[in-house]
Amino acid sequence: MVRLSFREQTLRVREEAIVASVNRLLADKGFDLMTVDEVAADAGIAKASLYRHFPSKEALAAAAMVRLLERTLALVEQQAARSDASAFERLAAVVRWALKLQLAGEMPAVPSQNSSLRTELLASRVYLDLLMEVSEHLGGWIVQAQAAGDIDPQLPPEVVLYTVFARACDPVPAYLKAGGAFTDAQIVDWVASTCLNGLRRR
Amino acid sequence: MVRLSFREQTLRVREEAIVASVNRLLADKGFDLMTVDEVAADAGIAKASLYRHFPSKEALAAAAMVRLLERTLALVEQQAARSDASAFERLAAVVRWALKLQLAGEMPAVPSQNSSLRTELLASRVYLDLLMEVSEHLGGWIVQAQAAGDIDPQLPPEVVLYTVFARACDPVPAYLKAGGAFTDAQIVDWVASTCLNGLRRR
DNA sequence: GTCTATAGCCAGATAGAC
DNA sequence: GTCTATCTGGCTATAGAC
Repeated sequence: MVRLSFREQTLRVREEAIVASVNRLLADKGFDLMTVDEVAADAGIAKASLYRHFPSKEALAAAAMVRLLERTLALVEQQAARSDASAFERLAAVVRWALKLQLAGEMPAVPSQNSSLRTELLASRVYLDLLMEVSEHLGGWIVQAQAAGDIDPQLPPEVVLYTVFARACDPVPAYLKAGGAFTDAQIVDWVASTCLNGLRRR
Repeated sequence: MVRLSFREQTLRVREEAIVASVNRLLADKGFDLMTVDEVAADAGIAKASLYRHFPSKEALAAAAMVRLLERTLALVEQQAARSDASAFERLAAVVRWALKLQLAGEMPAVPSQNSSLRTELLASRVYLDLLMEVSEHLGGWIVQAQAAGDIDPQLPPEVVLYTVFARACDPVPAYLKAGGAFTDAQIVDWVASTCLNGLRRR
């Protein structure tokens, strides 16, 4: 760990605060409806200053996505270190974590259709590396779970991987929460189990 | 069935063509990225003329959603008329139909986050009535399938209903199709079965 | 490095001729 | 009812003072 100068540390702190604001706003309104003015207001700095840190709105969103993947990777590595869990249980833990994050309003939502943002993400080395690393961990668990008979071996691992990823942006938890009839824990249980049971061998 | 004047008929035909364009563009780019200019160009009329038929961009999208629900209701009533199918099989048919529609690029995508569009939809009597009618049919089948032991009776019917609805906007089919490694039929089979098996009693 | 003020642009909506 | 041409507002991004 390299010792940073005071100047660099304050820069880091400020940028982390900005990205946290972006994350919150992305979770709340999504990329298209989030305005840079709002980000600046939420972060408590002027818009021009914001543009000194990040060159574009797309870069802001990309930074939030990188932050999300970093958090995801941290959880994945924590699960990988567990000696008492099966591959299927590790996958289940990741799904449940993502659902909790979403219910807590901390899951940034970026439309896969927006091409300028897509371009920015696909051009980001850090983003792609993190995505690859997370995918490889999950992919390994999927193959193991199939070998163990917990996941249907007939399903291509790709299908399982995308299905797991897709729970992160599933609209069902938000709708159930909006209904107000259930607790967050119930929602996580039901959505996670319907997702995971659908992958099991029959 | 009331006989329409020639004038009214041509109006209907034109508006139906407009809504078909909107449907295609919504499926392709989503609400935010769809521009009214594109709709006008695709429908082959000037933008000002478009605004004679529909008062706003939101109204255009709402019309497309009504059209979708009308198509859905037609399929649901067709399934309701089948005497050879269980409630679970009817539900499965609806899910598979929605997935096929999505893969065919005919499933309009509207963000649930966009508040102006949400307001327009919640203010549309026709939309709400259709949504209610479809939901009641599906809800009835869900309860029947639970009584028959095909769907886990522990799951609130609401959870099952939303889970079924959510498959219509699931990103997984599009990603699998983009990968290019699978046929549409395979994708429909896998996504539908992982969804429906997840609802089964264990 | 942060601010105020503004440029530039684009998309939704409208005016007015025909 | 349809068109061309235009208005309007809001958004991203930047200039320039301090």
